[in-house]
Amino acid sequence: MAVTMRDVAEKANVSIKTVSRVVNNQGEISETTRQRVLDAIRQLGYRPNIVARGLASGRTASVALIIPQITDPFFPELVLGVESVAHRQGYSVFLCNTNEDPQQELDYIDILSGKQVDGIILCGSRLDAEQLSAVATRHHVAILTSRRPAHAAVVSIPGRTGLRRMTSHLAELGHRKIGYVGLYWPGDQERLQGYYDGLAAHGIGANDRYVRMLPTITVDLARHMTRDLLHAAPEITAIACYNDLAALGVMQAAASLGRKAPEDLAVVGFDDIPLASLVSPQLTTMHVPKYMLGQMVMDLLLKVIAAKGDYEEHAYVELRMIVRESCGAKNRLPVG
Amino acid sequence: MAVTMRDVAEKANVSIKTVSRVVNNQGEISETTRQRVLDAIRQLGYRPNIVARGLASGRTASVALIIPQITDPFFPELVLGVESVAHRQGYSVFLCNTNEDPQQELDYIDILSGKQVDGIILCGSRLDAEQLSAVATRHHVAILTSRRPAHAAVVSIPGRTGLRRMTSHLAELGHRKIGYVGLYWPGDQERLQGYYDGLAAHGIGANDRYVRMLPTITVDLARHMTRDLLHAAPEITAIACYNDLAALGVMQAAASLGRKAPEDLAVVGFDDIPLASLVSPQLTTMHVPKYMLGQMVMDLLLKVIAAKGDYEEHAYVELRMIVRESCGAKNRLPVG
DNA sequence: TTGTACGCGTTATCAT
DNA sequence: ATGATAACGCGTACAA
Repeated sequence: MAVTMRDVAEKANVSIKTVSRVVNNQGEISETTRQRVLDAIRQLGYRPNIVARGLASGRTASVALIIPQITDPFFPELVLGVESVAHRQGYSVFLCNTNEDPQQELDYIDILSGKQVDGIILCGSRLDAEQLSAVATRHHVAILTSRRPAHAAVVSIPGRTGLRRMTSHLAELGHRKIGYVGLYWPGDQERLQGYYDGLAAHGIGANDRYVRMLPTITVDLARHMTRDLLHAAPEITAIACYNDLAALGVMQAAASLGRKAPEDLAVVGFDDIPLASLVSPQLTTMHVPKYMLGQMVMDLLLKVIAAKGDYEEHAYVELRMIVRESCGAKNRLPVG
Repeated sequence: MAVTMRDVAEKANVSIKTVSRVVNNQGEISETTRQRVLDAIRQLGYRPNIVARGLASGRTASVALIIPQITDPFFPELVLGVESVAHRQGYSVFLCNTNEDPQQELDYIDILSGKQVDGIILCGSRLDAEQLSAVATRHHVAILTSRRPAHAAVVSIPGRTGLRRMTSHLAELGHRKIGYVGLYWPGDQERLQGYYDGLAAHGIGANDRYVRMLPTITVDLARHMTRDLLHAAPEITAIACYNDLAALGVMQAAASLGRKAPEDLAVVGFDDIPLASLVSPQLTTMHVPKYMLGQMVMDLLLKVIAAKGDYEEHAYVELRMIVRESCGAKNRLPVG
């Protein structure tokens, strides 16, 4: 089998405990025995067994990262951010895709707490605030969500502020008939509210006919719904979107109706996924620092772990508007 | 602390072993005691400690998935494929980004074998065939690579065949001056060879001036190099690419030089990443079933684990050409 | 069908 | 500064 501490101890003529001390740099040890142990370790090629350490110490140096879908272009960067700080701190990360299913989410929490992970990160959870709260009391958890679970460590994207700014941008370009293509998600209408805020800030009345809410956001669905929207209300000159994927669908719908963005329809997205700058016209959008977001939640989780679960905080990430082509600002078009 | 088998055993008035038997569905147990134990488990909310089980049994029900970069659009789907079969078989997966650094790769292998993972999946490894071979003898490993490590379980993408077919496609559309934008990767010129194969199959002589090899593939780099290429050899009418990201850069370069794809320059990619059908013109490319690929490597790893490392196989995934817009086939343009 | 006792590799509590 | 020994929670011979 693998070489253990006992083997090292025998080879170095010391006790197991001494080996343990050397491996973990703890306690005072004479330099000579220290070197002797180190030599034995090197010669035998000893590697500590983290599982055994986990059983004895209760710490596994592993965390779980639970996300809805790694194929959603929002998440890869975030995952990378989480992993970077995790790795730097000696943690490994279990990746768990819930497929946007709350039950799978719960299942994963169960399974991984059984594997004694030191902490769990929940991103874009489909659980409601109460469930999240409950999970947070039972486990060491950091959450990325727009909900407001009580007594938890959470970081949020200020979606309401963000969409107010994007909508205002459109209004300031002269648009008055501004539509919205969003996500219908019970218990979270942050971004929709931001859209309304933006309209109100410019004295534009809200019009339900200008709004389409999708059960889930895909480019195809956004395209279909937007075709419908533009048929029902062709007077719309601009559309704000829940995110970039929706914005892409909106632009495709416009193109299919012979309306060119941004001249015939201004479009703004949200998130600034990699695609946003690769499509034509390039998407004006709200940049969400996804990598940093990942770092933030992992940092948060570290605090929760250090405080043995007794840590609360609600942080917000900063947004930055990226004006590209799809909104028409670059051409300063007068809009009727 | 958490509730253990002992607690359950006491509550149910049985021995620990009996509880163990119930939990693992092994051995004959009278239905009455079985129910008694099950009740106790439910009442106490007992969850087996996988770490302890791992120490005792040597199996942790965890595997490591090592990839170069989750932000590379090729990988999210693959990761999902791996996770789907892993999860179905009761395994959790550690995600490890090596940042394309062979040293980090080796480090991760070390760390995770220390965590006693039952197996390791290596994708797009930056290690050479010999190193891979060495890793495979020391650990339970399944590899996705175009290299040919000895005595290992590997699945490959037939890149040479694939690029031959893409290049042939261009030749069959009438192109004779066909360029190639590829990746320079010591020890693997599969796709470049396929490009040459395609030319040869149509009696077209190879011309080094038509080839650009990038040290790493990014859209920006591909754009720059392609501008250079098209300046040096403006007579080129078509370009085959190592992958879709490169193809994107090629199309951008063409556009920036006033050459419209596909009319003024036919372009074909490889991989069929999600972007391929979202950009305009849509990319003609070789579809690589990434989700299935993930399932294949994980299946392979399961075999390796079951065989205790004594398992070799070299599987190939099937490719499918997707003709979209960027190659010009749809318009049947005569090319001079 | 069920139970006893030991081992897995490490940490942690005492001593010395 | 170093060592003996008991946990940690579960699997597994071997018994009964």
